[in-house]
Amino acid sequence: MVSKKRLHYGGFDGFRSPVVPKAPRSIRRNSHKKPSAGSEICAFELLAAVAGKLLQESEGSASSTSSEQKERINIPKDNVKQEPLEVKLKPARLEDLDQGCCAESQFVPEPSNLELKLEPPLKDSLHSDNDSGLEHASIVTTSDLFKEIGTNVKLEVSDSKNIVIDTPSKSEGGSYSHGDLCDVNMDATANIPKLIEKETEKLQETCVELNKSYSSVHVPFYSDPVPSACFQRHRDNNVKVGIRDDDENCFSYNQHITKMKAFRLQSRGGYRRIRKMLTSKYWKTAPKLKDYELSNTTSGGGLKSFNQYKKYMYKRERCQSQTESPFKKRKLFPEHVEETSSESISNLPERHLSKRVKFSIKSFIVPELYLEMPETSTVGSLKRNVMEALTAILGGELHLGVLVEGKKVRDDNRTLEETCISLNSETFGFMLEPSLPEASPKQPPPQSDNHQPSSTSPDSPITERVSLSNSSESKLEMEIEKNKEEEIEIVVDTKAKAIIPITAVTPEALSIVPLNHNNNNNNNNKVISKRCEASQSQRRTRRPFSVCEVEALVEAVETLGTGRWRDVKIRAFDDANHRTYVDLKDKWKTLVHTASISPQQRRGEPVPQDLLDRVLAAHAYWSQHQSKQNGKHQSELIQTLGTPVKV
DNA sequence: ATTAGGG
DNA sequence: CCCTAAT
Repeated sequence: MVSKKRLHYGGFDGFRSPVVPKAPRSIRRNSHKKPSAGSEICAFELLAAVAGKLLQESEGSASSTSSEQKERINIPKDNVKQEPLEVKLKPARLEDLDQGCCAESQFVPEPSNLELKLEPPLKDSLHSDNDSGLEHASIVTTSDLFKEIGTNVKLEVSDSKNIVIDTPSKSEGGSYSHGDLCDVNMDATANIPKLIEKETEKLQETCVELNKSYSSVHVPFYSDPVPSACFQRHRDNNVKVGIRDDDENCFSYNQHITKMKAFRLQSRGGYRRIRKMLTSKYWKTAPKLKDYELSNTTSGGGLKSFNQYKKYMYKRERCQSQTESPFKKRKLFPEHVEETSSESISNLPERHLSKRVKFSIKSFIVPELYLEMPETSTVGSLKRNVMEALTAILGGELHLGVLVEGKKVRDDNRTLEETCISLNSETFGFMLEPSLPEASPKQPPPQSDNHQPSSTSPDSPITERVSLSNSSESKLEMEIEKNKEEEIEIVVDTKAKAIIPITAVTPEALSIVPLNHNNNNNNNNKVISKRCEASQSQRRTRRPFSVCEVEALVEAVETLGTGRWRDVKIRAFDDANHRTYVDLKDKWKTLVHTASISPQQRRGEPVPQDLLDRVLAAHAYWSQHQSKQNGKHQSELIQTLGTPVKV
């Protein structure tokens, strides 16, 4: 059976994209949607300004004799020498996490477990004064930054395992709300972008709230015996704040707030995979902050309002979700599925129910922070710098990643259901990212982070490393809790002629190709059931091509040739976001192979022989005619292949 | 970002 | 499907 569509060879009806000769990519590229870029710098300028402001204010209050002076640091400031003191804050090596299961442990944390705690300042009582030591040091830093928003922040150092930042809750001073920082309610079929958008908004609000009123951020410290072998020596006594880059095992000195390793937001499982993510070069895409001396900031830009920043973040997030497809947004919301469905689907089961998944995120982990400062720096300055780093991070270029089984879910188009973010999903979590989510974490280089046991910084004898550590338990202190409870809603669509079970039909499935004959959409359930397994690995969920898709592909290739997969994609799969041009190319390859083998050897859903014949014909034709060239081929091809159009 | 191929 | 070299 041959579709009437074959009448349209060379025609342009039915397709959004005309057949155009292949043009240089540089030209074609401009004709298509392009993600707007280049806004990262802005955010970091803002961060820099904020951090600078914070520091400035802190310095001011520290050196002044103001009555509200709360710093009780015994270390004379005059004594500050040039020796940099490296302070490394890190929850735990992923190796350790891995090794937690397998006994072999080459990493032995230093006993110097410390806790930096930021908490609401006690209004009346003074804190302990033995600030000179790191143990049980309790220092209150009050920066105008926080005063502006009505919050004093205390940073407390003790010998516990964690660094905790507490700020007074809105009304009840002193305590913080720890249960529902980020509550969102999502439909099970909602897409990842939607989830991310929601979570990000919540998170950003939370970040703002940190400086405003309530929230708590636990920053697990961790002791790292790794000598700074590749840590460059530096002379100035400026405090360096940065984030370790495990890829290079080096600290970026020129970028005080360079890279945020990762915010670990994860439940118990999947450490190995997390590690994979954390160590990937993905992090190298973190925005740079150059030539910005946090410790010498004059704060030219001043302090922009957090609301402004929040707005910016929203905007930014929105932009990202729109870089894909203008239609995507619509498909994100199950409530709107019927819009699409009425267009393309009319013969589907009659139920429209969706499970809803509730999320409750308690808090997030800041996996590691790197600080470097002179040995003689005051504890107060340490606190300030930690605060700076945290402020910068929390207010920074944050993006939310969704983790399932420790693996980042890359395909934003997948529904929660497909991703196994559903009822019993314990292994699902979030992670904060410093950079664009688009930057796909590829194969992470082997963790070259061999914890060199001793010989601390051979090239920098004057540098002493101070390690702050946390226990393995507390690493996960800020895990995400997803409400077990779920509610199941049944949404019945009465408008659409066809009522669609959106739990079974993915947005992608709705948007694929003309869905005329061959009701071969009944494999959706099977597909979905498999998606969960696949989502646990980075590998994309396998989605076999339906016959409809195959036909669309064949038709497109017949007209466009085999060297223009991007055009094929645009022409026939523009709305199928899960089909990349690489996928189409691969599928064609398999089709050609399938067509050349005996039917007995074929597997999967059988492709109609006529389609396979067309595949062979088109393949032969285009391999002979070197595809490319231009569009004059279609008619030629039709003649070559004959015109098996049936009326 | 695309293309082309190997795995 | 993934990964990558080459454009």
